[in-house]
Order: sequence, then structure tokens, then C-alpha cells
Amino acid sequence: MNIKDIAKISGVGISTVSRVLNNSGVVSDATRARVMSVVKQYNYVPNSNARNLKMTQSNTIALMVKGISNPFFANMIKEVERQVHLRGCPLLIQHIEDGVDEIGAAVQLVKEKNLCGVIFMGGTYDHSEEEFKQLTVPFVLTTITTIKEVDPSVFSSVSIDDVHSAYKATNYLISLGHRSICFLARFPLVENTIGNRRLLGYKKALEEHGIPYDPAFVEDCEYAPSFGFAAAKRLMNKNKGATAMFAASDAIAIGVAKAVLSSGLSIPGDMSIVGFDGIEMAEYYHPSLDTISQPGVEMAHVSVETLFDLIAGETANKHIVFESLLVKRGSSRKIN
Amino acid sequence: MNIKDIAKISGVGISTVSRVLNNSGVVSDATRARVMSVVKQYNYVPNSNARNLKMTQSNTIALMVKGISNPFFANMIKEVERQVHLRGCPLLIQHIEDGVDEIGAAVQLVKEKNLCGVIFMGGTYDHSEEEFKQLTVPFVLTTITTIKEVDPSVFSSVSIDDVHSAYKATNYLISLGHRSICFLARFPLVENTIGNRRLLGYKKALEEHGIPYDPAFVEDCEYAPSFGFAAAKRLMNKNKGATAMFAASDAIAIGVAKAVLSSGLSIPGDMSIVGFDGIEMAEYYHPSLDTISQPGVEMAHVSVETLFDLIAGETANKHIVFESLLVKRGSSRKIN
DNA sequence: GATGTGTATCGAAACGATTCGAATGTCGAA
DNA sequence: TTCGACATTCGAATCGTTTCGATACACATC
Repeated sequence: MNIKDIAKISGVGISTVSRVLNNSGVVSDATRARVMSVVKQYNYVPNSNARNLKMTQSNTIALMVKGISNPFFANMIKEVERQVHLRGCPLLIQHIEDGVDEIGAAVQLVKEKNLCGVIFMGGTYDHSEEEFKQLTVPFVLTTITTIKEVDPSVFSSVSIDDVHSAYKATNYLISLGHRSICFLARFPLVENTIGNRRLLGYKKALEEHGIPYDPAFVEDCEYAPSFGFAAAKRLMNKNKGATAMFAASDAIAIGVAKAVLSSGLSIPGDMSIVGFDGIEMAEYYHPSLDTISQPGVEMAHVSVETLFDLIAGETANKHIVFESLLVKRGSSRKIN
Repeated sequence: MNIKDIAKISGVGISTVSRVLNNSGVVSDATRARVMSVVKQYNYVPNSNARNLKMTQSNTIALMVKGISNPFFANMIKEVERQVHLRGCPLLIQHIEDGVDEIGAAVQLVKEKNLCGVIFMGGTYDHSEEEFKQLTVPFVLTTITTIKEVDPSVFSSVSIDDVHSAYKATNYLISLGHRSICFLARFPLVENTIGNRRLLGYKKALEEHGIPYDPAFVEDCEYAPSFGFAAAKRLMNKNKGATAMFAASDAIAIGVAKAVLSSGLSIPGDMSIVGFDGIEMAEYYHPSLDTISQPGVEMAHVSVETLFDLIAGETANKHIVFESLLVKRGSSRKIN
């Protein structure tokens, strides 16, 4: 069942059916009604492969995401799907494994499927300006850290200020009297990752308060509870005097909390904890975990909006920086 | 840059390029090398819209999923993506909102994009045999409850035995001496949902031990901590004598635990808790939550495997039922 | 009646791939 | 030299759309 069949059955020309289906051009009401009734009767759905081929343009959006199973991203992905779907576009999701060239994969996908836009989510991008320029369709980087110096006019982005956010968290702990504050994040070999950016904020806060930076207080740690647990154990062994831990993700913070509590210590009695992200599970931990909350859903929403603006012809790339929020719930306390 | 260009530059015919790219038919080594070098030089990627159009067949898989942001599903989705990607196929993800006709949406997608397979994940399907039969491509139902009686030869499925799993959990609590056991799950208006199935197991265990079923011990509850929290509060108010709570998801169980702990009660001292799913966060809760663990990642893996077997020509539909596992971690205790 | 102006419609060409029947070239045997 | 057999390669037709230039008709104007 194709457009030709519909045309024949309706007793009209092919182009008329096309115009009816796409609401383009003029069609008399009578003809439109006749065609639509045939379309409905036969449950005709236009073939998008043919359409995309002819238009050299599909309406498919691709989402390239690292850490698809991280609850923080899971919520964002859901919102991206919702917003993209709302605009009548299919969403292709590709999970980016470590070490894969995201931009290259996207470039290939764009050529192959004539995508109309790409959203990149999460991780650290080590790409040059030339590589970004290979993307011939609009794209948005969401919660992504870029390493190389790339002209901001080349890409759009939605993010928070990681340095300042970590600075706020550390500052908060310092203001409560803590001076032995541990920091947990992922530090891949490359520089300037999210972990490194947050480390910068952590260091800056320490420095401003004359607290010497001690690498022994910092642990490399994947963004998951099990890694947070193990890293916190190591930190507690190394640094008997530590009174606070700042984790670069709530998933880590939950592991940290578990390590503290299962050692027989109390939170915030013996150890104060601050996480990062603002996932629901951290709020329902006991005690509820303090955190730097990112407006993930809103960021996802704005990412899609920005992308569709670009698709609609907007030429100026935007860089939207959201405010993170220090949420105090009771996993930190004032000490002497 | 299309196949014709590549052919011209390589000095060969169009079909030769096609045969080189698809490893079909005979091509002399010299020609193959020449064509491949041109392909590489120009970064040529075949247009899949044209390919799919001509073949009336794409290699795209669609995943229709309810509860995309539920951490249990998030892990499964990741595995589905990984497995599908491994087989060189793009993955289209569509989140199913409440009240949407999943099968209808999939049927449309199949017609529109000539998909080669569909995976449905999560939720309760209220579809007749005729509706399933409209799906003209292989598909697999993963962790899905079907309401209507549908001939099993019509679809493939991957699941656990919900009734028996809930029975195991309830039995466990009863074996510890509990007789006032609350149950929390989602009960939509339709019958035979996952919640209802697990309720059946819960009731069966009670009945076998001569414990009368009391509807006051059961609360309707979405699969998220906030709902678990509120429902547990209601249950504790209604039933002062309750000593245990069985939640139909770990997300709920975390909310329940929070409600109990924040009321000043202890787990498992004053209240025993068992969850369902086996998500990492429940393990790192304090105390670690007992749960009925489903092998989600493995189920996702097998779903993709089953789907690709069907795509490869396997004609017999399979129904794979995984064993759930009662994981005892310390959120339940023996009472007199 | 000839002409002009809109309105509604038509259908051929094109998008970029696959594929099959046909064509070309090479080589050994008759 | 001619022929068949085999190994390669070629290109036209096709998939199901969109779109643009062309057409057909009605009606008002001159």
C-alpha cells in the first residue's frame, strides 16, 4: 500500500495525495476529505525511507549519551524523548562506550540517515574544532565538558558551572567548620574532565580559606555506589581525621554514606556528606543527603528546545548555563 | 557523495561498488582494494534511506519502553542498546506514556520505517490477539504482563514469574514470624497487571499460612521513592501493628525505608522490609534492603538474542522465564 | 468570442541504493 | 580461428516519496 495506490483508489493524482498528507499547497475540501477517508480506511502510513530519500533530510534526532544507566541521565533521557516525540520526531539513542569517538559516530550517523539534529549528553569531549565542524546538522552538547579550546560559535551547549558548583559545596562544608574534607570523583587520564573541573572548585574553596590541599584526601572513583563505597573506605583508612566527604555524584555519595554508616560511624555526627546531581534516591536515603542539585529535566528540555531552534533556522549558537542549587537536607553538620 | 560518484572515481560500475560494500557476489581483489581506498578517502557512507527503500527492509530495531527513568529499566535499556549496537543495528527508543496504545504505535513505526524488529519493555498490555498479529515483524515482550488471553505462539516473551516471586518474598517474611505484612504496588484500574500478579503471590502465601488477607494492609503506589514514602506513612497510620512491608519495587522500598526511619523506628528492629528488582541503590541503602532480584541485564540480553533469532528466520516463538532471587541483606529480622 | 486570472490538479523526474540479466574479456581446447 | 566456460563487471529498472512545470477548467473582462 503506497501513495500511488491511495491516489488510484481516491481517484486523484499522486501529488494531490502528497499535498493532503503534508498539508502543503492547496487542495479542495472535497478532495482532501476523500483522500483522508481512503488513507484511514487502509491504515496507510507513508514510507519515511522514501520520503527521507527524496528530501535528503529526515526528521530523526540522535541522542549520543554516556552513562545511560546513571539515574541522573535516565531522567534527562526521558525528558529528551518526551520533548522530541512531542515534536513528531523519532529518537535514535546511541550509548557511547568509553574510548569511542562520539563526534565521528555522529557524523557517520548523520550521513547515513540524514539526521536533522544531534544531542550529545554527558562525558568529556576531546575534539578539535575541525571535528565539530564535520557535523553538518545542528547539535547541542548537554552536561558535557570539552577539553580543547573550541570557538564557542561552533557549538551550542547546556551546562552548569562545575567549578563554581563544587566551590559552593566545599565552601559550605568549610563554613560548617570542616577542614579535613575528602573529594571523590572520576579522573580519567585526560585533563579538564568534569571530575577535574569540580576538583578545581574544591581546591579554590580550600585555598580561599587557607586550607592546604592534600592529594591524600582525593580519590578516583566511578560514578556508582559500589565505587563510592570502596573509595570512601580507602579514604577513611588513609585519613583518620577526615570529617567530611564531598562526592561528585549522588550515586557516589550513596556509596560513601554506606561506607560511613556500615563502619559504625554516624552521618552527620561523625562524617558530613555532600553529593552532586540531585537524584531522588539521595533525598530518600537516611539521612537524606545534602547535594548540589542540577536541574536535569529542565536542562534536557532546554537542550531539545535549543536544538529545534537551530533546526528551524536560528543561526546563533547558544551557551546556556544553569544554576546549580545547594540543597541542605541533614547529612552535614557544624563542627566546633 | 553517493555510490555513483564512488563508482566513477574508482572507474568501476555502480553495482561493483555495491558488491564491495556489501561483501556480496564476486569482486576481484584488485578492484575491491581500489574501491575501498576511494571509499575511505572520501569518507563515503552509504545512505540508509535509499538502501532501506530499495530493500523494503531496514535494520533498525525499536524499543518501546514504559518507565524509562526507573533505574531497573535504565540498566536493561543500556544492555539492549549495547547488544543491538553490537549487531550493527540502530536503536530507536520510544517512551510509552500512560494510556498510549503501544502496539499501535509500533505497527505504525514498522510501516513507516520498515523496522526489522521491536522490543517492548515494561508495563501491562491490554491487547487482543488480532492487535499483536498486526505486527508484521518479529518482536519480544520483556518484563511485560499481558491481560487478555493470547495464544502464546503469537509472541515471544522474557519475564520472571511475578506471582511466585511475590510468594517467595511474603513467605520469607512469614517464615521470620511476621503476620502483619503490608504490600505496596501499583494497581491500575485494569486487572492482571504486574501489581495484581504480585498481589496474588502475596495473598497465596498468606492463605497458605492461615493469615487472613486484610485490604487495609495494601496500598496503591507508583514505582518511585516519593510514592513509597507516602504510602508507607499511610500504612503505618492505619496499621499500628504492622511489622513488615513488602514493596513491589526497590524504588518503593527505599521510600518505605525512609518513612520508617524518619518516624524514628528502626529497620529491621521495628519494621522488616523487602523490595523487588535488585537495583544497586537498594544494596547501598542503610540498612541494605532485602529484595527479590530480577536478572535485568541478562533478561535484556536474552531479549535481544531472541529477537535476532526470530529475525534470522527462527519461526518458533519462545517464552523465557527467569528465576528471581531472594536476596537477604539485613532489612528483615525474625520476630517472636 | 478572445483573453486573462485564479484555482485545483496532474505526472514525470529525481533522491541513492540493490539486483538481475546481459555483456565483456581471457584462456584453453578443438 | 572459433567456441565454450569461467570470472568479472556493467547499467537499467526499481523501491515510494516530493516537487515543479504544465495542464485543465471556470469565470469575469474586454
